[in-house]
Amino acid sequence: MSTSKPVRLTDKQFEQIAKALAEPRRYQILKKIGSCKKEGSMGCQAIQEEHDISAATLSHHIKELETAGLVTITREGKTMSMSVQRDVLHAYLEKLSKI
Amino acid sequence: MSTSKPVRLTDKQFEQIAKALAEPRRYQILKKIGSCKKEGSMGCQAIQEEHDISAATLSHHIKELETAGLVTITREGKTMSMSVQRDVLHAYLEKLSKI
DNA sequence: TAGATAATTAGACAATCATCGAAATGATGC
DNA sequence: GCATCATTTCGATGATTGTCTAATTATCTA
Repeated sequence: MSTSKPVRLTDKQFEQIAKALAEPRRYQILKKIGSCKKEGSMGCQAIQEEHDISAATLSHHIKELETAGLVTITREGKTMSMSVQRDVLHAYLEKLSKI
Repeated sequence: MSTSKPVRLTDKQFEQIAKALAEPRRYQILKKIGSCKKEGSMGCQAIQEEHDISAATLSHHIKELETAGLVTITREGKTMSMSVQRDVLHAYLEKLSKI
């Protein structure tokens, strides 16, 4: 489970991650995704109901998290399931801790 | 030397730090400040010369880093010296790693 | 096939923000 | 006092971005 293979972040990805985390709502969404243990049970609705947000905005945020590599999305039929890429997050934290 | 007393970040400060780090130039500036071992030897000019940036913009970025609590500034006469608040940075990383 | 549900895309708008030049502040030295 | 140097503040501008509604795509089910 999550064999910690070394993740290399490009400068571009590093920046994308930082920007993704800088938006409070995106951070909350990421936390929500991360808190959901059962993979596959996490759709957009569950998030949308908690935050007062439109589906379009939510979709936009999720795409940013995906583009940054912080989450992966698997689409099955009508619903999608997301999971946090902790390898990527930790690579980001690792780089920041070097300061 | 930096007795690691526990740093508590408010939600507001957490957000300020995230935003401060999301700007590539600010990250570079922070790294530059952190790389300068000799306290007091680090003025704005040194940074301004490396980055192609106006004094006004640099001043703005530094203020954001200071507001976020990532750096402290001591002004002595004509020049200023800055140092990275690693306690704060690490508190931020710690919180992020909980995801 | 038609209707309902889930998510994305397109387009537009408002707010935020990085940036600069110019003026102001403050400290040093002549 | 006056000139110079370091930094900040002011005001403006252009770019980015978070947000929405409306329309679209895709999937499931009756």
